[in-house]
Amino acid sequence: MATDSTASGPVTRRGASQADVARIAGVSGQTVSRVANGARYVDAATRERVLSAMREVGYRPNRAARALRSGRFQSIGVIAFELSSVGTTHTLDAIAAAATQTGYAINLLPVLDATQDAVRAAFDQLGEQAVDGIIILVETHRLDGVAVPDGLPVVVVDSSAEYDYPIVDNDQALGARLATEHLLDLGHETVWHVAGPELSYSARRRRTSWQETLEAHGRTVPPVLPGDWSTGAGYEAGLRLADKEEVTAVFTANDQMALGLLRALHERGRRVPDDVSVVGFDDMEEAAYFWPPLTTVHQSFDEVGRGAVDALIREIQSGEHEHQEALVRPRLVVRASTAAPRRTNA
Amino acid sequence: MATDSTASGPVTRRGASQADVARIAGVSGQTVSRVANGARYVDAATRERVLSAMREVGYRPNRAARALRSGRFQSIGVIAFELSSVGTTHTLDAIAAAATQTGYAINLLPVLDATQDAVRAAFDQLGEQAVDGIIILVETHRLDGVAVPDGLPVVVVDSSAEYDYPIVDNDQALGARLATEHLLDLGHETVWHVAGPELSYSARRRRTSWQETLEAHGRTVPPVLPGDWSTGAGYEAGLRLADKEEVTAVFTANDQMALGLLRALHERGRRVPDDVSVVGFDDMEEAAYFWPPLTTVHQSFDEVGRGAVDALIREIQSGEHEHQEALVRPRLVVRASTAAPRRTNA
DNA sequence: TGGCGGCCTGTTAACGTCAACAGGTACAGT
DNA sequence: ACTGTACCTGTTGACGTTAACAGGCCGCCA
Repeated sequence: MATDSTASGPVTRRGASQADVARIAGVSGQTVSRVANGARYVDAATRERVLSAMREVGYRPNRAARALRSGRFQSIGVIAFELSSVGTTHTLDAIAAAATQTGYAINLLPVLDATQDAVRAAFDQLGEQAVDGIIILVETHRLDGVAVPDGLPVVVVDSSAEYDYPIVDNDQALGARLATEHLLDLGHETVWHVAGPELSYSARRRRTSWQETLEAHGRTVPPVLPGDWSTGAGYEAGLRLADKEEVTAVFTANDQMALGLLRALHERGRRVPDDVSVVGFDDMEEAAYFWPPLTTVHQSFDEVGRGAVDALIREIQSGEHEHQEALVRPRLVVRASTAAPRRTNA
Repeated sequence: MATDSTASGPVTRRGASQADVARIAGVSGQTVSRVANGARYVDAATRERVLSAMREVGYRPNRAARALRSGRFQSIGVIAFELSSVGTTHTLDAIAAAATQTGYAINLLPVLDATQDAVRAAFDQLGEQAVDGIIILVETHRLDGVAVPDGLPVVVVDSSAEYDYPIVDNDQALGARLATEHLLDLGHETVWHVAGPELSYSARRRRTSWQETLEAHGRTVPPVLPGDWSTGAGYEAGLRLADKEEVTAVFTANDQMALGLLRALHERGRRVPDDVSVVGFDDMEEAAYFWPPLTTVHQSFDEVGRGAVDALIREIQSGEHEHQEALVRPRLVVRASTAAPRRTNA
């Protein structure tokens, strides 16, 4: 009687423990540990005996015990928001692959919604998580006023230089310049821009770079059309641009908005690229099959993901807090949505 | 000298331990534990003292120790392949949200490529992972001949009934029927189909259901066009269909192929929906902004993800091995890519 | 011969937590 | 006054692993 808890005691062990292996192989637990960790100074015959004992009972080291003893978890946490966005998805994929290959596990910590509280909640979780370091896949403007547990190595994937952490990202400025110059080189007078959200650093960098490129070439800078990455925003912007005869070239801050823009232009009977040229940003899989196939800036999310993991592991292993910025160079992919402007009034 | 290992001893403790809190609050560790776990029978004053000590040192229970002691990790593993595909991404997102809300952490176990070996490698990892259960987000046909560690609760997200695990998925058959009947109801003589990969159960179910629906209505079943989910495959199929005058309605096994198909039709000058109606499957964000906006089958990946987590946690907590199948009902979203056929020769 | 260094193995203790048990105290019911 | 019960707290030991240490053996060199 007086059993006031239903869950009692350690749950049935799933596998065999080090001690089981040791017993079968006739060695001490320490020797099993040495074999498991590839330490030097284990007799070849002994090692064989231990290995075969391991196979016999299907031994798997218990990660929890290992972590408890050694203080390292062989695991990295990824804080992410909006998993389903193009960039996040691809970067996460690359992070997961790189981490796995390096022997690290991935702990996914989703930020449930865009509020400060949700971000804070995710970070609070963190203290409790069994991770050796964190990769932040959240746009850093959402991090204002949120404290990362100190002592935990952190790498940020975003274009902000405001935080004192290593940063890995695509070179947004270069990408936007490539896009803009491509359109100018084709002979367009100027280039219109459908921007990403105000607060996003990536969006801001693309926009700033677009503007600077125009100015560097001595062109007029048309008013910016606001957007929020969504296809719908691109569509709205497209409706507004479709009526302006003078618009011959548009650079959208991502491919999804380009898709929406294309639809609006089709609807209004503006032909692409005959009447209007369009350049996107991201090079999502579908971009090559838009109508028409989209000229866009290819981002190597793969490289960014791998770079973030590398930087983080370096930090974990060295214990040093390095603040460097690694930018991956994007490249322009020219498809069928861009062409020289028609010489109607020249 | 003779220091052959750089990493020595437990790494600097990140936070305070139960013992630290106990010392400050002037109680035993056990009492701290009781407060941390909300056990009954703790004096209100004592609890306050402990709580304030916790706050003071920023105490966070050590997950590793807890797991070691209790045998549960409060963590679920997600085995996934091709994170960047529409379905996987959304389902993972929902899984992560649901798990987090239930207090479980997510361990992401990527399958690096499509080979048997890679799948096996991911599963081998598993024995070593600190998880209480697994959700398999990999199409089950890739699992042939791969053994899941026994004793570990598993839930599969796929439409196969071949495995003896609980299954949660969208009702593929219903979705395909809705799509096909919609086109027949509009007055089309029959419906062509661009299928997903041969081996995929989801693809097979959609295809079978499409065929059965046609037969149930006494229509001829045109030859299936092979596909592999990719936009490119849809484009190829589109090129082949564009020349056939008799093709007035096409159902593609996913939205991405529909996008490729649309492009091919545009290229060949076939108007949508005037000449050809198109229905997709998935309802990805962009579908509403295809040109024309795509009629498609909406899948509730959210519900599937949440369902999978619920089922898994039930299994973890009960210890029972239940084999039930939970199908989520999709619904047809009618947009502008479908219309009644032109009555050219009627 | 003694001593030294490389190799191999075992013993011990500790990481942080919590279940089980062993007391306590206080109060109600008999 | 005695028993029973609800409430509160502390002690002990164990989960599985590995760092640190201790000790043994062997061969080589002086």
